[in-house]
Amino acid sequence: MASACVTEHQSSEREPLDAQLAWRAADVFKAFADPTRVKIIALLDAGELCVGELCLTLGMSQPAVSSQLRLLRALGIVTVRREGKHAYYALADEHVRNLFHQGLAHARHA
Amino acid sequence: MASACVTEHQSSEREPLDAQLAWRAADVFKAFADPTRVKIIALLDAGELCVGELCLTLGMSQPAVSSQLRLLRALGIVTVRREGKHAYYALADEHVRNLFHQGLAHARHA
DNA sequence: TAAACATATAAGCAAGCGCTTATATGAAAG
DNA sequence: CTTTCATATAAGCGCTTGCTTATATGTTTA
Repeated sequence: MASACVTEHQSSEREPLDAQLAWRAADVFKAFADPTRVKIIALLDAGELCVGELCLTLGMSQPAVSSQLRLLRALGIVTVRREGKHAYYALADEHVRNLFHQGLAHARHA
Repeated sequence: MASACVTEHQSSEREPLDAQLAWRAADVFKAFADPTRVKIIALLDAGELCVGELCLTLGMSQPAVSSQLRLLRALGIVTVRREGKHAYYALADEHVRNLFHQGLAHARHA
């Protein structure tokens, strides 16, 4: 495996991040790491919407939107509220909202 | 494409996020969306390191680390400082650092 | 009950990603 | 110049991902 630069440095001065934590952090960011999901989150940022409204606004098929919502739900980014035939999705909490805004701001400048 | 829920809602009350911005935002988050890159960023969060030190600490091959660094560099997450035979990598700015910390905090709690 | 509607899920496929092995570049030491 | 060392890049492969088409679930209306 690793073979470079071995001689010069004493053994690991820094500890790598706990593997499980690294996975969880990566999963959180992965939720925002797709343009479709970014658009969905941006729309929900203005308030809850049902699946059909998301499909119309995004111009995307219902299964495509539904499966992204399923993923966002599994990662705790959005919540569902079912009312009759409709399922209304919303951002889960302020933490999610802040993280999204911060990433979006970075994208705007760069 | 979209066919659901059409009758009930008037035409697009909300505008979808600009496509190019959505892509750029997704790319920013994509930089943090892999456990290896999360570990690299966490190590660089404590100060600059050269490639060999990263390989040793992570226990990963040099090409694997190098290509992740290449990606992070392309996305503006890290910077390089070359000194002799070594290449020292560091986080690009405070904005990046804050975004990372916020995502990590969310991962810790959840 | 049957029909219509909103949403969820399944199967399949093309594209992207992260690693590996092998090789190239480029600087320092001999 | 030649060798050695640190890093970069290339090619290839297995795995994941995001869409599509087709179907299932569940709720409302007739």
